[in-house]
Amino acid sequence: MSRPTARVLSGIQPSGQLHLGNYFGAIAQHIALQERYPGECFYFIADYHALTTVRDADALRANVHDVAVTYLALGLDPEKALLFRQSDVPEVTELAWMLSCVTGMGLLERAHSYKDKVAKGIRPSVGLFTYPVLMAADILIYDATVVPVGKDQVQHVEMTQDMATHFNEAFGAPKDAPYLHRPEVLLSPTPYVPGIDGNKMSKSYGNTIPIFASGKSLKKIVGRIVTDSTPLGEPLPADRCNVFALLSLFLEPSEREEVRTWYRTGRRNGEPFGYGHAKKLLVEKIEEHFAAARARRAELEADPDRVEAVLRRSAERARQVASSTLDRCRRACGIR
RNA sequence: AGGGCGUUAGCUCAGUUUGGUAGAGCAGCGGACUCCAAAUCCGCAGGCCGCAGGUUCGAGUCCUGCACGCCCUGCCA
Repeated sequence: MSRPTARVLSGIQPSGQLHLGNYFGAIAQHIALQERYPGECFYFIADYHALTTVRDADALRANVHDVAVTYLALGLDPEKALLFRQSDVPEVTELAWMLSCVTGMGLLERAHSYKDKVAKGIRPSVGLFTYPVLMAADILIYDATVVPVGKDQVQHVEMTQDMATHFNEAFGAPKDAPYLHRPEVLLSPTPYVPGIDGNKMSKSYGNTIPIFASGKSLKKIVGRIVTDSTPLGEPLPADRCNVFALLSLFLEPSEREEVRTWYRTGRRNGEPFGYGHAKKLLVEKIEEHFAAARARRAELEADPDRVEAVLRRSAERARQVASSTLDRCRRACGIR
């Protein structure tokens, strides 16, 4: 069996309200890729993975639904990309077990994200420790060739490559017909998205700007973005400004240079230009950028069955691919 | 597996000796100030006191069981 067709695979954690960091770091990429690999983008909502942290059944269900709504509102086209619940393809857990049996403890003990969490004082469950195995199963079960990830996830994809090879070698796959195919990393061009406190925007820092924040609540959040204490009318350091960094994400290069000029001179059209004005502009840009998506989101919220139907239809196709891979692996190791 | 210690607000902990209206700091939220923030000031909110029984007029506090965590010892290899 030759290398399968190009196929993109990525997962999204349903661990809370999606924010601008998620959008620019992953979601926008995912949606763009559906044009480059139409029909071959597999995106799953990682509810099994979420169990490593979430302890609230209703919240998990709500978050999964919210991720689906958000993706569809932002332009995910179910004709070009699959969007399904990880747990709707339970075959993946069986493959994860098989992989765990060909994976050394040392490989997992070396995982950065695991070590970081333990160092931060998180008490690890077995599930947290074996997280990369489930992730490998997620990728390998769909014969994915392209895995778009940020820098922090590269190691996990490399571990996936290792596990694929270990499995193939352990069960004597012919060189030209591996049971599992080594995926490639597609390093996403992740721009730096600062949170309102200046650290990287992340749910765990509590410094996020939700994608669909708007009106008064958005003004409040943007208002709280940390700035330095440059007095009004004096030059502002654009390159060290969180507001400018966020603003840049929404601006064309030419617009960005214009704003940079306002920062450099501390003036706009002869009037003093300060952080307050920059924040007002940011609010406008955010509202404008997501206006259409916000409207679609409202429609989808009113029609949960439609969202559910997309998830189910996607899962059906994903499951076909998954059972075929699983069947191959079962035979390979003697389970069938 | 046995023993010791621990479990109280989002976080760090006090309150257990002597049973009597659950507290502090930090974080959070609101307001003042500021072009906006920060800092500062004012204010607010925050809790099945791990779970389940028991004693008592009354249990965060005493007794029993259980769960989870850390440490020591043992067992297995």
